[in-house]
Amino acid sequence: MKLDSQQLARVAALFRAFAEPTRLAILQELKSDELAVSEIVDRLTTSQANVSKQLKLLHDAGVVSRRKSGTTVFYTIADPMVFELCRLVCDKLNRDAVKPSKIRF
Amino acid sequence: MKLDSQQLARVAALFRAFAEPTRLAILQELKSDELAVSEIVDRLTTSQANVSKQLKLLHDAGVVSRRKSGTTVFYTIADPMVFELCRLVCDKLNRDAVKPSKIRF
DNA sequence: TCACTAAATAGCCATTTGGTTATACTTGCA
DNA sequence: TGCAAGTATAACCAAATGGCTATTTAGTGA
Repeated sequence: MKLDSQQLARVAALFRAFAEPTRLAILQELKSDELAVSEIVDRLTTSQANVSKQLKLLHDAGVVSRRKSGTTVFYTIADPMVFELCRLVCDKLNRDAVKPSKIRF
Repeated sequence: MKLDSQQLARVAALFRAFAEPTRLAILQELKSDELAVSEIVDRLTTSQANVSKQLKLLHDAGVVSRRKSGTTVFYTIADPMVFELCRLVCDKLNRDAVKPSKIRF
């Protein structure tokens, strides 16, 4: 079964959501908790505007969900596949590493 | 367990290898067979130079292996995690799709 | 209505990157 | 040697994108 170019583009787009350190950092913070945008901003070292932008990207990709309460917006990981994906990738990096320094999302 | 920014960068870099349609198309061709560069070029619609470039990228990421025989170079998928990753992503896309049109790598 | 807070968006810039064409490199063979 | 075939690399360009600052939008309460 071969994917056509349009389907490959959709697959690539979903992978791209995970292909930036800042977005991974956001997902890492969301791993344990549902968090407000401002809480994520506090935990990272980038601007509120950038966090909002990356959250929108993750949301458009279906990776996170939003919940609005008053003026604050809470985000959660929308699909547990995120954890499986990151586990697969970390496992591979650990296998490939010369020096054994385990990383795990 | 939290990854520091350097580790997040490595994870992101590996995801990035999968984040482009052309590279996914190459991997899709390699799914069943070991192939020479020229055979991949014949199966896709891009230049030999571009295929070489993307293969180098995939090789640097540890995703494909090379084997040289005379002047021709054969590439294979280096790690079966590729298939698991693509399966997870395709499954999610299928779950999210409004119209049920199953895609599978 | 006004002020305040939280989040999203607009506009901009520097960097990255996928693709191309042209060229170099390497191996096998006449 | 010399030539041809298969890959890889160089140089370049246009498009995409991550990040910033500034501004706008939306909800809350005095």
